[in-house]
Amino acid sequence: MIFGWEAIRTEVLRRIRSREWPPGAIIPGEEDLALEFGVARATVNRALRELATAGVVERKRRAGTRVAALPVRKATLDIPVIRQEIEARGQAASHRVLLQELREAPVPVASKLGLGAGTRLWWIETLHLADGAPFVFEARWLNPAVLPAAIPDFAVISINEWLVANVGYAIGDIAFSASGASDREAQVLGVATGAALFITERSTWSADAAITLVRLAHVPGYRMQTLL
Amino acid sequence: MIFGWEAIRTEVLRRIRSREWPPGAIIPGEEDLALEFGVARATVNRALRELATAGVVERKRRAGTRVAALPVRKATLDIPVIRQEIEARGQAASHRVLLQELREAPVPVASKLGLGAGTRLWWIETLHLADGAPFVFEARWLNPAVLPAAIPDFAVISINEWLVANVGYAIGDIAFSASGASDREAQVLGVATGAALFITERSTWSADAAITLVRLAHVPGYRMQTLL
DNA sequence: GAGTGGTCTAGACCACGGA
DNA sequence: CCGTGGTCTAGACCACTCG
Repeated sequence: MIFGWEAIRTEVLRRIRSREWPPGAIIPGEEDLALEFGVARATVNRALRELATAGVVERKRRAGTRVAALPVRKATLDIPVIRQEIEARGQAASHRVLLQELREAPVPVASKLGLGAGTRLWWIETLHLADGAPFVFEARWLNPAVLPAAIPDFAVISINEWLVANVGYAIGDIAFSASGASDREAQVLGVATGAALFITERSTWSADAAITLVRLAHVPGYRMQTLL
Repeated sequence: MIFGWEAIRTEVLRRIRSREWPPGAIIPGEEDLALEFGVARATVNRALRELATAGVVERKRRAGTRVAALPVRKATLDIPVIRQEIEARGQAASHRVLLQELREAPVPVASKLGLGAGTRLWWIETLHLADGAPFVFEARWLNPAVLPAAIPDFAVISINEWLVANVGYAIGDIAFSASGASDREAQVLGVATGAALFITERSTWSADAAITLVRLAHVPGYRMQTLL
């Protein structure tokens, strides 16, 4: 007898890994497995649903559940607030606002945020430090239209944390890439121009309007890691 | 009346985004919400569990469910087989095996794979092409001990797809970083030495032994993207 | 049309951990 | 201690899609 949906997930995974159920094969239906394992169908369903979310099996009504032939593995990355990320390394987090001014948004930025050309946005450059050493250079466009009346002194509270608390949750997208350090990035991070930097770009939206567009340039050697 | 766990998830998200339930606040218990929405508690549970998985709320027994104050957003990345990734762009996928030989594993590789120093492993370099242009340079260590008797001609079937079909599913980890192109990478990808490359590194394990360690160097401009 | 997974319900017991 | 979420059950209906 097998107890619990996690045990069932593990057992199914074992049969897949042992090639008892090879890639592309159809596995028994929920009813059959429930009978075999001595549990309710809902419990089997929970286990198989988790495996489908992880990309290990594919499920279709009427067609049944099959082991993925060419698995599109799903890796889940944690995207923490920078301060938490630094503190999780056991280092002291701090940040310095290098520049904060209203600027006309360049055409690519305006179009990406769905704003008219020439809209004036906040442009804010922040350097985040770990134990006093440069860690991430943050360059951000921020839409004043979505902000509450007064914005605070970002030297005290980081933009990101203030946004979370005052503008609310939002949808958006995130992209990762590699890019050679610009002169500005090189100067701020203390590396050579052209050095390979890991870049994170996020755009964030509230229900109706664009909130912010941010580019994080990580210091060389930065890795983003997760289990499969 | 609200129907279905997805509708409930959406409604809860709306209340969070509208700051009706601000960051850090405790939201009503499952019993209360089930009553309000006119559904069974299990349905509310399903909705809140999904939001917890996404990092939007934090749930603890006895303490209840609260809106995450500093949200660790979870981004789910699809890690497809390279051929699928290329074909998904509407391009023609092909690959060339540049080098395949048995080599003594260097110490860092052997230790990372948990093998004795001096173990002989396959070293395989493959260039993946999209519409005939370099797309990814794959450099891989492969443990002969875990392979079935004969290995095929990797010029015909890609290593990855063959591994999936013949060695089985496995666990492992994956890491993303940025790195300047080595001379070899630059030559193969047709870029300048030192150009910023997006690097994916995976290690893969079966139940008992290390299978493979692979480094993918993506052509400049490569982006990995997902919704939040 | 019929078989499969997707979801919902009403009830129950349990484990965790804050008060 | 005891309220909350975590899970399980037995049964039901539905939606999708393949044959």
